[in-house]
Amino acid sequence: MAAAMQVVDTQGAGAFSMRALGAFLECDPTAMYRHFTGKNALLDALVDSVVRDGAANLPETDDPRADIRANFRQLRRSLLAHPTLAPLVLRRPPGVGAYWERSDHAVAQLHRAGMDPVDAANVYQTLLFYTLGHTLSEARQLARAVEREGAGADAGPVAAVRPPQDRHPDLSDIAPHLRDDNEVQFLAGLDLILRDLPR
Amino acid sequence: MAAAMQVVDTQGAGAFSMRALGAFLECDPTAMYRHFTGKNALLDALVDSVVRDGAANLPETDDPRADIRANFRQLRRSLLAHPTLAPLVLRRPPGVGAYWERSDHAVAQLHRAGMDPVDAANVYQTLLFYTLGHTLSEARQLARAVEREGAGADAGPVAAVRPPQDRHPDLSDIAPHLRDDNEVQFLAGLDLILRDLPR
DNA sequence: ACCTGAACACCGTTCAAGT
DNA sequence: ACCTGAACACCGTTCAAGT
Repeated sequence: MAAAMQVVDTQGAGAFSMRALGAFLECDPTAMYRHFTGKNALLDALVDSVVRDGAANLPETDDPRADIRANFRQLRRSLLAHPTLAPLVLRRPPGVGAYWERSDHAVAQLHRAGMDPVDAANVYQTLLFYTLGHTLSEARQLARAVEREGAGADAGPVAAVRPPQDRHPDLSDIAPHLRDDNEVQFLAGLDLILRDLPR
Repeated sequence: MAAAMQVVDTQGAGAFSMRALGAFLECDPTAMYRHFTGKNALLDALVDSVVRDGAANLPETDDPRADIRANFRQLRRSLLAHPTLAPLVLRRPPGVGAYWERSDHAVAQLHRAGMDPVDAANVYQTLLFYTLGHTLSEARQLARAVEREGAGADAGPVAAVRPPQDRHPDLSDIAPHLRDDNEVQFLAGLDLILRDLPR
């Protein structure tokens, strides 16, 4: 439901309630129970629509590595478009819903690139969980801005993951190499995992 | 607070409330506000204690790769020990709390193994986010068992991530290579990321 | 067929009052 | 100093009643 997504994006998923949605739609809070079995089903539908978003038209070029990068980059983008909702992807078991539509594409590309099935399975699951971990961590930072200041808070660029310089000398050594740009940082991790992809 | 952790582990984090904790401690639900500023602070303290758990005595052998594996494997184990609480690690910004104590160790080991700072930064953040993504996905499955059947439900081994065989032929090709054992699957991903670690 | 609204059993948090 | 308990402003969900 588009209205529910609008409430989630403007108020934050934490403030989303049947009563808030009822007020937004100017109807009784219990009217939604005719269309969804409850709040959980509604949230599941929202999460599914986010994961499915953009999965239909993933690129199929003659560069498998670029296609795979585009696939997970787009998953990241879809999740970050709704930062307060993003962590709720973990509510759904991974074999359910729109999840697999996306990964089907990635695995096909790994095959096309000449990777054998055992490596493909390993690379695929590593890419997926890396993308989830990275994106959900980033989403929480964006979500805090939304929940503090309401819709579309201009929180500026989100700070990259940074150690406290004072406490951890080893981490501080590498701190300059933790990129400020989360997108660049994210892609660097993808490339690390895809390092051995045959060309 | 140990009592709060006990309530979370037996009832599930979803059923945890100030009132439930008050009932468990046989005191008024509002008494806790003398010790914690609110429910959020209490949950943050619980999450911190989980992330910190076991971080103090990580191994320091002459095999850096094994030490790094042990580090993230132990983080996974600590999170899975409290499956319903695990997803709440995303509540905290990553530069806060016990998070870094663990990673300090990993980065020191990457240095010791002769890795240059740029690669170390990249490998380190990839390992961390992969571990979070993998472990939080797995934790949710365990959590569903706890929340259905109460404490220590013997849900059997958690099913590995599996595509629906009927819908996705490419994924089905590799399905036999998605290991049943989540621990083995997890370690395979770590090794993929650590592939280029100098020996 | 669909919506309403009272009702039930819950929440987190505050605050005046007790000891 | 610490706990209590009433109170406030919320929840999700059910169900008899309306149209």
